[in-house]
Amino acid sequence: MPRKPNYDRDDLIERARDLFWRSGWAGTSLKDLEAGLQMKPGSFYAAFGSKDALFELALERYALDGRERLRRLARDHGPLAALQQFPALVIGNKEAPAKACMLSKTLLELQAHNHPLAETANLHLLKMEGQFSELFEQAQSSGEIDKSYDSRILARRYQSDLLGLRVSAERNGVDAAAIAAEIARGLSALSNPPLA
Amino acid sequence: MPRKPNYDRDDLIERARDLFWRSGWAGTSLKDLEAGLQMKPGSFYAAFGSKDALFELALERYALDGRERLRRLARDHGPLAALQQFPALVIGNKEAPAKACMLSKTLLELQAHNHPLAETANLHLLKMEGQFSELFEQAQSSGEIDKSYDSRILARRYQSDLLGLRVSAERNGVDAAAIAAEIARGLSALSNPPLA
DNA sequence: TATATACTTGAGTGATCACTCAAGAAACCC
DNA sequence: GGGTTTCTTGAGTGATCACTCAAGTATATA
Repeated sequence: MPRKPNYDRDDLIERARDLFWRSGWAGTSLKDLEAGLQMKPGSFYAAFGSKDALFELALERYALDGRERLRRLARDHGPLAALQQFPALVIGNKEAPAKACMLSKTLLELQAHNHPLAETANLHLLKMEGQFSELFEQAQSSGEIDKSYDSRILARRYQSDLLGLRVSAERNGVDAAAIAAEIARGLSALSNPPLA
Repeated sequence: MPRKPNYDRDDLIERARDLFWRSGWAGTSLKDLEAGLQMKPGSFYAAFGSKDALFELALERYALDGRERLRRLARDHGPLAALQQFPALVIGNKEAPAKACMLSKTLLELQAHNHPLAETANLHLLKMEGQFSELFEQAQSSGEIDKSYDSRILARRYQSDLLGLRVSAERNGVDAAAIAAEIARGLSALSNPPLA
């Protein structure tokens, strides 16, 4: 009986993610979405309910993709190499609508207004941090990283540096690839126990 | 002949800086500014011309204050100690309207639209980076940091890590003070020449 | 005190915001 | 092909956006 929608929902979410990632929450108007998704307001609201609801789907999609990219990197090159290559990979992606992390952009934009999407972004960041921690732990098990480190502390610092790198990569005139290389080199030093 | 304005312009800019710093460019409406500065639209536009013009003044004020705080820290404790204490100082300021750097928030929000204020923020970040570089250089001259490092590279990395720290400090459930301490500890290792 | 010169007021501007909904079109089952 | 159901259309909603301006008010000099 029913009529099928003539769009691919996943594809729409992906396009919305790119728009939101690039321009942010307030910076992406419904006109932008209508143009980017080729949808009239009626269809849009029938499909997603609200701008915020779509933004949440976009965030989820963004976070999922990030974790999947890291997971594949670890599978193909091992945990330490994955952590070392991930920063350069992330800022080197030419197709990405922005260099900075969408989760951090969302957090910085919406945190002050206590917008629920800020906490959603924070939760996705937490998941990512957990994945980093797992990889650090695996690298310790395999002997690539000294066991006297706390993997959660390493992950916390790694994520912070990664967020900084991605902010820096958004700037003009900053050699972000060089910073990424330094982060990778720093991880190599973890094969030895801490100096202090 | 003329009538004096019944406000302190510097005080208004400071209050505007806090509003913009906290809520961002799009997130701060003219109603917010009217309420925060206790000005009617007419006075506001007579005094500042536009929202963007005031934002630029606020950015300038923000950057000036940051450089002044670092300068004082260096004067009182020396270049290396200043660089070590600065991260903790910045995220520990309870009165600040946000933990994250206003320059990076502006950059992330407006860069995608090629808004002139994004480039203004980038220029202020460059100045700050230059100040970091000078302090690293002074620390090398005084022997606190090994002379085989390039002060500009150290500054670039330091600023990137600092930006990351300040994004992390904006999050709930992240011990940013611990990250700041790690950054400070990392600088201590620079008294020795690089490992590789 | 008179007058000139700002500054202050606040209702009002058109534009854009996210969003709605009634009507028409398309795809499914029988 | 008829009937049902969903999707699509696009003009239109009130709210809010940054901003304007004519009128009123306060302060300076003469």
